[in-house]
Amino acid sequence: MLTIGKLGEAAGVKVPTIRYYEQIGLLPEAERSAGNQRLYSRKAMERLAFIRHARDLGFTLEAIRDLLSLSDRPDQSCAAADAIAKAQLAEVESRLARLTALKAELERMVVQCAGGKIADCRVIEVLGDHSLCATDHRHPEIEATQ
Amino acid sequence: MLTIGKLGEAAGVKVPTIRYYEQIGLLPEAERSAGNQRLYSRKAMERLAFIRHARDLGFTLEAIRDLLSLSDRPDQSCAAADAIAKAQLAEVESRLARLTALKAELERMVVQCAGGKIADCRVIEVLGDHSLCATDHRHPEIEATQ
DNA sequence: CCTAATGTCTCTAGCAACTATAGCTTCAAG
DNA sequence: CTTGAAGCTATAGTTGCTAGAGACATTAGG
Repeated sequence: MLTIGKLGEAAGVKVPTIRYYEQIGLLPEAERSAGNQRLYSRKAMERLAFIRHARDLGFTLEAIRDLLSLSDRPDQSCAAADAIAKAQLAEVESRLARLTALKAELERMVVQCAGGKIADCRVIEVLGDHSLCATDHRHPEIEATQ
Repeated sequence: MLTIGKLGEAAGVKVPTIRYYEQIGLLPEAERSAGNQRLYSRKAMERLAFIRHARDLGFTLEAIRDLLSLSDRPDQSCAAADAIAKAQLAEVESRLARLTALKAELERMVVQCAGGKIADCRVIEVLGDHSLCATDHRHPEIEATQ
């Protein structure tokens, strides 16, 4: 049995995050020691590793919750799990496309300003330039900084 | 002079977001009409477009705050603005690299599961598989116990 | 001119997914 | 047996918005 600290170390997850996962029901309530401290089995550790890995892959906690509830019923068809993964892949591909465009624009604006003044600065200029802006008014999801 | 709704429409920013930007000091306090409604000049509109564009490029509000304070003093060297953009570019490149790796892994796990059961599902399998995990946070002594 | 339908106002609370703080208790090493 | 690390709970803060309530302002139609 592992204490929460050891579990966190083993799975690469911070201690408060583990308690948070328990709080939101992603992890079951942990067993407790005589002194009320959480104790974890190897199984709990695997569940946490699964979560952690999925988070690294960009899955939301909601998607992970679905995946976990699926994996708790291994007799069912895996179509649902597949759908979740496919949606995730589509999302990643869209993010990739936007980031690639973005990188091009950033490269365009990063220029060596050997002592130049801001009035002539391309960084400011590009950001203020409306004509370079895709003029549709959709609100693209700006991904959260991880 | 534009009302907040027209401004939002013109800049592609939602009304509550504009008020939020004012609240956190990214936009100056707007002039008010006789009936206490916010009124915006073309200049304010440009500032908002600048913010919106920078947000689209993934800049944080803090970075934008810096860029705006720089652009308010156009006589200074543009080195600082350049540094912000460069940091942003590095961040974008790192995100791109991670997303690309991620996409490969997702593609690996998305397989046609023609009626397969979850017990054999690659999605669950890959997410649970520790050996496929790129970022290894485990400590050697813990790993040895497996 | 009146009314109804929008639009705007402030304020508060909520979202994801944590992270940090305060003030305790428990545990393991020396 | 003592000390310091690690654990506990509870609450509040973070980023960048978004949504709701209830009241006032403005505008278009009749």
